[in-house]
Amino acid sequence: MEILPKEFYDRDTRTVARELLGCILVRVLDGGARLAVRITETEAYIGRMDKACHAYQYKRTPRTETLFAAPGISYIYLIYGMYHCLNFITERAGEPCGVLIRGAVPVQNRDIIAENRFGCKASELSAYQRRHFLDGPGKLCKGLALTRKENGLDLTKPPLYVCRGTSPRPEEVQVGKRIGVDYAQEAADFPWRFWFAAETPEEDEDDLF
DNA sequence: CTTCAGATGCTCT
DNA sequence: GAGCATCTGAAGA
Repeated sequence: MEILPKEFYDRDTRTVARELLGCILVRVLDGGARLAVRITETEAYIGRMDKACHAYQYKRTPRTETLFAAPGISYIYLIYGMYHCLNFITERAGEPCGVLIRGAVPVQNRDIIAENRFGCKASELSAYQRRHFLDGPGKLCKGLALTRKENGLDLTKPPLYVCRGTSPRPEEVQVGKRIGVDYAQEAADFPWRFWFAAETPEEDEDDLF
C-alpha cells in the first residue's frame, strides 16, 4: 500500500488534517512486529497564528524545536507528566505546524496493541474497552508504544509511517472545536478538529501495510 | 450516562 | 512554582 510522500505533508495543515482521516498509521516495533491503525480523529495546529500551538508566534524552545522541522516528521511530547501525544509536522520547514493524531481504530496486530494498552489479549476486552480502544491521543500512543524516543522520526519509512487508506465520505466527516485548548482565547474556537465514526473491527484486516 | 479528583513529571517563567 | 493538546476509577443520577 502506498506510503504518503513528503509532499502530502507540505500543504495547508487543515487540509492535511482532514485528508489524514482514514489513513493507516503503521508502527514497527523493535522486535519487527507491525502494528497498524486507521486514523479517525485529528487536529490542526498552526504556530504563526494559533495561541493553542506550542510554537505560537514562532516561539522556539527545546521542546518546540521539532515543530520547525521539515514536513513529514513526527513530533511527540509528554503531557500531564504521564501521557504522550503524536503529531505529524506539516507545511514547509520553518513553519511550526502540525497535526495531532487524536484517535484511531486498530486494524492489525490487535493483540499486541491491546497488550500495550490494557495488558490483555484483544479477545478479552470488554465492549466498553473495545469502544474506547484508541480514542484519545494518550491512548493511541500507549497502544502503539510511542514515547519521546520516537520524536523526530521520518514518517515515510519504518519504524513509523503512514499509508493512504480508505477515506471517509465527505458527509461522514465531522468538524468542530479542538479539545483541551480552552486557555487559547480566540484560537479555542477555531474549527480545526476533524473526525468520523468508525467501528473497531472484530478481527485483524489483511496484511497490506 | 455524568461529574470529579488525583496521578505525575516535564517545560518555561 | 504554575500549568499542561490526558486518562482512569469511583461515585452519583
